[in-house]
Amino acid sequence: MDWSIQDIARLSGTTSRTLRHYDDVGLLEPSRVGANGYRYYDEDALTRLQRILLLRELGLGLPAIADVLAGQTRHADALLTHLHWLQREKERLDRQIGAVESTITKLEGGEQLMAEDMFDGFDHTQYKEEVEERWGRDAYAKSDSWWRSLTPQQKAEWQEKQKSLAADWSSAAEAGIDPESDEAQALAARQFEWLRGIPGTPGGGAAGPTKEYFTGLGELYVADARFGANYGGQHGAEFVRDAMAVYAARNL
Amino acid sequence: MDWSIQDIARLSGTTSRTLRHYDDVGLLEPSRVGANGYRYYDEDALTRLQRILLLRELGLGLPAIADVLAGQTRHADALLTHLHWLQREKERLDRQIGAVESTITKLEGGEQLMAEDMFDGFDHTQYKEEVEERWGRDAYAKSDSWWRSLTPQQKAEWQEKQKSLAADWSSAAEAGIDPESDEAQALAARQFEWLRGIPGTPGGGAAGPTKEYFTGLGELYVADARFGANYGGQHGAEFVRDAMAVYAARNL
DNA sequence: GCTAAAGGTTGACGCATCGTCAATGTCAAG
DNA sequence: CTTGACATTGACGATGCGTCAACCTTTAGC
Repeated sequence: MDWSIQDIARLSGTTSRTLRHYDDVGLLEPSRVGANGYRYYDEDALTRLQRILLLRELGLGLPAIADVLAGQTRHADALLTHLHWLQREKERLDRQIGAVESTITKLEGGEQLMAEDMFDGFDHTQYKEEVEERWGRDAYAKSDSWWRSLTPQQKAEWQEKQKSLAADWSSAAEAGIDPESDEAQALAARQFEWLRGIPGTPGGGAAGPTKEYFTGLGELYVADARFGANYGGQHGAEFVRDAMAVYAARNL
Repeated sequence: MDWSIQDIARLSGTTSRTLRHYDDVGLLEPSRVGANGYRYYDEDALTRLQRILLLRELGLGLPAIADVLAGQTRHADALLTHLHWLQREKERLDRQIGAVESTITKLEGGEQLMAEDMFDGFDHTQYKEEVEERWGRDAYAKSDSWWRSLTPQQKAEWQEKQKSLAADWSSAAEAGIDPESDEAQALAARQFEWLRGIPGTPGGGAAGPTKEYFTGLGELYVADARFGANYGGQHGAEFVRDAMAVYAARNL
């Protein structure tokens, strides 16, 4: 019992081109080749293909996969080597991301960057036209895809956090406390954690916002009334900015 | 005043091959070409080259760099686009790292992985021969490079943390407290934080150890007397393992 | 003026993994 | 016999140079 190249491609979720490539490089040969040159694959070949695709999804290169399947390398060894490689790549990316971020903030004071990203956090769709006009459709689409990937519950939680944070900022500002006080700094810490929730931005991910991003964001609250309004107007925004700057200087 | 291709290569820290490539793709043309075909560069060209190399270090592709230098794209726009690209790449890497880690732990119970990495944390050089024999020179070299990159102060801090942690574990184990108790869990949390300090391992970096890694590590303490000894012997190691397992189940 | 050492030039292959035509043969159904 | 659907073997493309190879020029020393 065997199948044509298309059958196998569909069964395994890959393409016939890929199968021919694997044949070319000797990674997976058809179990039988017709007199007409047609490739036919049996169940063993399908099994082998599935192992190949599994390893490939983990990011292994075809030669490495070939070694593993040939029994020349143990699974764990190959994966371990690969893991370290991935980790070094990630570190490299982290460094590059940091460098790009700081270059951008140096270049533009960070305002544009933050404006774009911060549209995520507030009423997301409200500024659709403006975002598209100012940053291009692509920028809006990217921001949008994150927001829409959230469940309704997650969206509600996100907005709830933002609201309560904004409210606490406002009352702190009205109370006239010192931006350097523990109270204000605790709010800044919450602001920081809140920002970590946005993935795919210089303010998101496990590491949290960068120093430049965080301070620049505070500036934005003052510069743009729409953001500032969330924190109690001009005065509130200035208070938030100062507290954030202190927080950044001390902790980032 | 102009310089030969080698002069410029040395001044800018790149190679003549690269310069000829940039000429080929039209990214940087020499200011003058001799009748013999030799390329000569003036100061303007050098400046342009330096801008190119700057952008390239940030990871931009040559076409993108060309756009920026031609004034067709604003610096910030190009970098912003690039930043998002980097971030998506990083997320992809994160997912792959997670997948590879869990595959390894499934494959080998995670013991080998952890054994390798944990040599970092204890007396690092003590097991050099064993590590090399068991994991190859490469593995040892990688572990070693991290450890040696630390300042003496950092090394001392690291070991101090490990010692105090081990001591606290030992006394907690002797006191016979419950692995689920707050005290034990606080120790597990410290253990977790401590592991975050090793970069380039599944237990290092901002995200901290994975669930599988963390629980598997506990198992290792029991399985390998050399590690267990740090935590008060057999009984202590079992206590640590249990507390870590509870911590992992609850928080990871 | 000769010679060897440096340094320059233009190709062209290699790398990783297929996607994507292009030109063409084969098979099953009507 | 015709018409699709499916198959085959090339071969280019993409990323950014490293690395020969084969072959001139310039420079410095004798």
